[in-house]
Amino acid sequence: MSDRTDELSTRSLRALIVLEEVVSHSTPVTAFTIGKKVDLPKQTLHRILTTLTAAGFLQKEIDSVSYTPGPRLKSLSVGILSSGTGREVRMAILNNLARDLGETCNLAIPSDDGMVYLERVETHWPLRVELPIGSTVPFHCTASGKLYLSSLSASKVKRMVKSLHLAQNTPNTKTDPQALLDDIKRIRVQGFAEDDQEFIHGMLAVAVPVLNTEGKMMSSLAVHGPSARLTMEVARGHIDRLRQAAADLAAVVCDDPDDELLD
Amino acid sequence: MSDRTDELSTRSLRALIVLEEVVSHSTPVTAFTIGKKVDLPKQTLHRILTTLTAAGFLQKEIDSVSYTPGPRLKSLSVGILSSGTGREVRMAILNNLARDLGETCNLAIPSDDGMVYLERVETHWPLRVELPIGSTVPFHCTASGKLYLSSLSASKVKRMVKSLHLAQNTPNTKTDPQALLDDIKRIRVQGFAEDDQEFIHGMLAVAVPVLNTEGKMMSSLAVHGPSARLTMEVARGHIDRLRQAAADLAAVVCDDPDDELLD
DNA sequence: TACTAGTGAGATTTATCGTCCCGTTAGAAG
DNA sequence: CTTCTAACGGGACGATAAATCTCACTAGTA
Repeated sequence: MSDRTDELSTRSLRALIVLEEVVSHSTPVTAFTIGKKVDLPKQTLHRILTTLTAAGFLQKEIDSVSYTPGPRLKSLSVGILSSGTGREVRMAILNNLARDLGETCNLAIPSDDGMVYLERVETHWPLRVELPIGSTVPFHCTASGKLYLSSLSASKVKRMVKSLHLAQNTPNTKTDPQALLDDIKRIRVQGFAEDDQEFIHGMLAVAVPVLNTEGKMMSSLAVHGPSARLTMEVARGHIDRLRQAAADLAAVVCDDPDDELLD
Repeated sequence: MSDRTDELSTRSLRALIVLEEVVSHSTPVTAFTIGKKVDLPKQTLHRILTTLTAAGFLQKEIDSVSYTPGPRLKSLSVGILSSGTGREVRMAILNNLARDLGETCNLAIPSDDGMVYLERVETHWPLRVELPIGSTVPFHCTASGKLYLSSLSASKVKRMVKSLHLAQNTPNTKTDPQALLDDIKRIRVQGFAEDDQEFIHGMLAVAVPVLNTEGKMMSSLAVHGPSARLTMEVARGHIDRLRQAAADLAAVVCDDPDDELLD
């Protein structure tokens, strides 16, 4: 294995190392913080940061001194996760799950305007909801969205709920901020989210988080179906199976693929 | 924006460009395929590929000629997608603000050359100004820029104004240093900045500061619109709402990521 | 045999490192 | 409260060393 210092002396890799360092913090980082970790001359580090920022791989934060992943890095990572060998494995897990549960399953990640579907496996039922990959659904009235909200800090979730437009999609939609907050609090405690016809009339869903090794939520895994054949009680019964699939997904994504051969 | 060839001449970015190219294909790619897209000498490309492979960012496929994302790149992308940086929260606040005010709102931070747009929410009006995220606008003739100038110390402001090139963008642009200084002084007193068609003829704006916990200005939050439907008087009426959103933004940015549970 | 993909060795270009300097900030003394 | 000093973070300039480009070669294949 190459040493860390070895890699730092390879020019082509420095930008990558810096990116890794930025990404490894889940909060915006300052140049100084990175400098404490990567042992590069500060000028070099600073130039790399500005270069990466100018190219759109990084983005200056609102305080104008710290950095976060930029749009280009995000699209890159989406490309990584949706390409290559990992995708088949993920799809296999999802397919397996959907076959077991007999309903549509999906994997969603947060974006600016709502949750966006990353993967999706349809059932063969004639009656199903058409929300293709790439669709964006609201935060406040979907299982995935509420699950994401529940992963935020208390102050953030409060501001978020205050700022969201709580459109009344169905009679069940929670348009009262306090009711939504209560729901989110419950979700945080129980570890999964429910959507009982809050987004689309006649459709209900449950969602569980996919957690990375540090326990942060990477994405949400959900199953949904029409109320005609799926009751909330049955859906809750799927939670364990969902959690298992979520753990599988987390393992697949986080693991080094070259860990050990087949037993 | 930097050109593609521009980026290729920047050494630090070449590895990133190559990675982007590799992941843009959803199947394993050979060196030759990449070479057709990125216009690098074969030797250079090959060295970059082997370096990236040795470092674990890429890995060779079974056929030993094509490449796929390696374990390190995967964990990087996981980190990016799971780092909920709170950008969603910021966007929600901005969206909410823009919806309330009915005009385009933006968040800008100072840089060396001017104010750079960090976030931006457009209205659905057909008539609007096109200034995408990442655009840089001058200090001396924009609400955000003048607001930033007003946050500096007196000596700095003087030096800054002296060294700025006060280009006359419109008839309203203040090109006299003393007039600009007077304006800045007024801004400092009243706590918000106005731009009455000083940057673009027919566009006016008001901006308020986003302050951190120490009271220092981190960024500026502004609303702008065409004079055809937005008068300065109406814009001034938006100040309170802007201040409220600015407070929300400040709170979101400054709060600790460590969760305290919902009360 | 000819053609394509990958490889090796020097001259050159380029980024980088060390040093210095400036602006800012924290602390203390007046 | 002001002002001084010291220390720190952050930016500019020449020597250096790395990476790159050109050219020519090898190997595999049709």
